[in-house]
Parts: sequence; structure tokens; C-alpha cells
Amino acid sequence: MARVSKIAEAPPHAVAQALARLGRNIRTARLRRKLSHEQLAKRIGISRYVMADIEKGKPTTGIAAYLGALWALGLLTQMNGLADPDRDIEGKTLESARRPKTAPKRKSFDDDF
Amino acid sequence: MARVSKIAEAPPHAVAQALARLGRNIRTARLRRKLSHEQLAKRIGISRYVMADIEKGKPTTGIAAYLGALWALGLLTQMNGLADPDRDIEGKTLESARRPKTAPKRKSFDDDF
DNA sequence: CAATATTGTTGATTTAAACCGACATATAGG
DNA sequence: CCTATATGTCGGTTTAAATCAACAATATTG
Repeated sequence: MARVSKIAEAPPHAVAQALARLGRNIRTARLRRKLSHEQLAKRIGISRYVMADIEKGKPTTGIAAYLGALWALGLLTQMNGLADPDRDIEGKTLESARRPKTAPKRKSFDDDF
Repeated sequence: MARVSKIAEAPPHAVAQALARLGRNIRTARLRRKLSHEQLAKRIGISRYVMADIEKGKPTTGIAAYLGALWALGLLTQMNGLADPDRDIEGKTLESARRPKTAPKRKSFDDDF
């Protein structure tokens, strides 16, 4: 994605791990369905090269390609509850009565971690 | 992503919907934690512009940026079971005894859908 | 309402993502 | 084994993603 962002250049362990696992899982699902890179890629609307990138868990590849793969494999529904506010216990606790449309001013205590 | 792939240019309903929802959810989680675009972006290692793109559900934005956002919000663990082969009933059924490392030859019956 | 912070927008620059052709290697299955 | 197919790799081209500065618009809080 040009000018490559830090997160894509050197993702934290957890992110790299999640990415690698997702790629492996997609590969497994594809092989089970007996589809080649080319066949699946065609259905998604990407080249076989990007299809390979996805299975490698390439961080810089666009999210639509990944979701497209899940979609073409019939696995997109598993994205449903992801980051659902209702399941965000931590967030619900932190939330004050109001629901601001922008973040509050104050530089906020912790700026680095 | 340059030369923008078809899936990113005009995503199918399901994908566009999943993307939009994910963006909204991330925004909700951020606001609950009282973080500005700039603050969260800094933690992730992206610019505030990309942070805004994520909340809009921009299809062409790299997956690492999205996962980084989930990570910085403490929501990445929800990615765990995604596309897990064990939960892929459809795939398990289709799978024959063996586990090929490449897809089989034959053009496979259905080539377009 | 005023002051301040957040978020959106625009235009310009840099850089690599996505693509492709061609070839090498690996795998499957007869 | 042999052959067809799948997958990996490489160099090169095109194009837009990511960044930034500057300013406008919006929201928050006192």
C-alpha cells in the first residue's frame, strides 16, 4: 500500500500470528473444496498472485481480498460478531452515560504503552 | 493496492456489509475508550487518515491496519476461531480421506456462479 | 457563546500493491 | 515414471494507497 505503514512493515506478534493463521485456514478450506489458486482467485476477482499472498498472510494485502476469499468459501458469516459493541465488555465498562461523536479533548493520561 | 482489484472496486453486498459493520464497531470501541483518531493511529503505527478509512470500512486498506486496530483495542482475540478448519463443516464434508498439498487437476465442474 | 479539540477535505508526493508474462519446481494421478 | 496441472519466483509496468500540510467544518466542554 505504498509508503507501507509501520503495522504492515513489522506487525506485533499477535497480529502476525492472527494473519498467518487466517491464511493457513483459508488455504485449508480451499484445498478441501478442491479449488486451485486460479479458480478461487477468479471467483473473488483477484489474480492468483494475490490469492497466494492471502494464504501467506501478507499484511499489506487489502482487507477486501481477504474478506472476498472468506466470502467465496462460504465462511464470511463467521465475521458477524467481530468487535460487536455488545460483546465489548471492556468498552461497556469504560463507557460513560453519554455517547460522544468525537473523542474528548484532554490529551488523555497514557500516551504511550 | 494499485490497479485496484475487482473485489475492492465493487465488493459483493455481503463483503461490503461486513466491512461497514467492522468499521462501525471499531469506531464505537474507540470512542468508548475515549481515544482520538490520532491517538489510536499512533499506537497502531498508521496515520490518522488511515484510521478514518478503517472506520469507513475502506476495502482497499491493508488488512494489517484493521487487525492492528483490533489489537490496539484489545479485540484481536475475537479473530481466533475465524475460518478454523474444525468449524468448517462444509469443508470437512467435502474433504476426501487424503489431504493434497495442491488442488486436483480437472477444471472442476462449476467454473462460474 | 467562546475556546479548544476532533474530524473531514483537498491537493501533492512517494512508493509499493496488484498485475502480467515467462519460467522453474512441485504435486497428483494415471 | 510420465504428463498435466498447480504453485512458486522473477523482472517489469501501472496505478493508487499512505502520507503530509493546510484549512474547513464539526463537536465538546466550560
